[in-house]
Amino acid sequence: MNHPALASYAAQFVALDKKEEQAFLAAFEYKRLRKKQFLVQPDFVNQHRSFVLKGAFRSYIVTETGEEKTLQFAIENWWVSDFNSYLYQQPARLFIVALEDSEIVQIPFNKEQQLKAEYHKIESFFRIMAEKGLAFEHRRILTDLTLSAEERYANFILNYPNFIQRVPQYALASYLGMTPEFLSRIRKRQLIKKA
Amino acid sequence: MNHPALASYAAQFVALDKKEEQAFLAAFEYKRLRKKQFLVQPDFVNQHRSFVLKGAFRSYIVTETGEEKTLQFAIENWWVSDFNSYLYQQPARLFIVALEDSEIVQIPFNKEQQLKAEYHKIESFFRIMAEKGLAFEHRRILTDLTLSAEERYANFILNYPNFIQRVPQYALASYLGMTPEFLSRIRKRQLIKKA
DNA sequence: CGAATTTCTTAAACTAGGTCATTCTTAATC
DNA sequence: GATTAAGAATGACCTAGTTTAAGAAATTCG
Repeated sequence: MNHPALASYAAQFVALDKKEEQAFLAAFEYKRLRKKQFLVQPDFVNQHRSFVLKGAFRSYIVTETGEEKTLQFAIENWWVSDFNSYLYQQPARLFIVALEDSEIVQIPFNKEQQLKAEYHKIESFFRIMAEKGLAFEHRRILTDLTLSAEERYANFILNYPNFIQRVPQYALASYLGMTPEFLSRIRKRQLIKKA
Repeated sequence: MNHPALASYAAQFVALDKKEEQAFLAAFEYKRLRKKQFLVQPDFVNQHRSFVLKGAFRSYIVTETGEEKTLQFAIENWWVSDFNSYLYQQPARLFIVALEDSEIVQIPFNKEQQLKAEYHKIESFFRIMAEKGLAFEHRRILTDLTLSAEERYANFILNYPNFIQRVPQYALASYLGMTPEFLSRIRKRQLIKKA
């Protein structure tokens, strides 16, 4: 029940007093996952919001034709969930899988509702999380609408250099909306440029 | 200072008492815009969050090559803003234009911050808005990653039939991530199918 | 109303990116 | 540490969607 990483993460956004912080941290459960283990699977309701202490995750959907399309990556200090499943407490459509041996803390849906209702500042915290998430996704939609495949890759490297080494290339390709083969071609082009 | 549409909209999500509702509604300023007038323009900070009482809006970015890419449409009971500009109070990158003669109510950034700090339930309201928005954009990213141009169009018609008559086709095309020419071809195909 | 402007349609030529099949490389696993 | 499996690279061919250009409809506005 002591998660300094989460506490200092939250402190960036809201100033909780001792009691509030206590209540907040106590709501989270610690969990380990080994590489390739699933945190969320389709048809099950995503009942927790998870904060990554250590490791990396990928959320993706499997299409009717069997292709995997990546929605999100998460490493230390990021949140992961199938947000539509969590928010509406409906069956998930996504898989969320550990890309490395990982450690998370997760808050159950009901506990989160209680805390938000009881503590104004915890309500603020989750409001801020949602707003930042929304702004982030708006930027993503903008770049997807605006940039070519090659530009989207360059943009990703620029903004998330520390993700590159940790996510498989086929997963990154589908996050960026292209095939792994095409991403491989792009990378080759860029190597040639640099040489 | 009496906006029944906004009041009943908010009541769907939070139960404000008389005082809270008073404070909330009083924070909004009424504004009319004629068709083709701009609500937001690049380089100016988007200083209000706007709720549409009547009419329709489109937010879009203009790329370096001069193409317009549509991020969002908004009709009655929707919110519009350049959310990155509003949230971070940075210069906007988007245009937001009235597609029809319109009426909105808008809350200034600072007023919103005050209200959220003062009233727990108003904080909740904006948290709920952000969460719904985030879930919405996740669904959008999923469909964009997953569906073909034709399927995205069919999906849009299915989910937002009332938008179709009110937004220009070239704007819808760019919202759906395709050229107006291609959208026109898709529509022809679908007419043939029906016949 | 009628001219002017904007939007929509059509069609031919083109290209960014996808598909398929094969080889090479790296990383699990016993 | 050898074996197997999974990921990445490569190349030939293909197609969904773009580009360019021109005409037809629909709106706007004097």
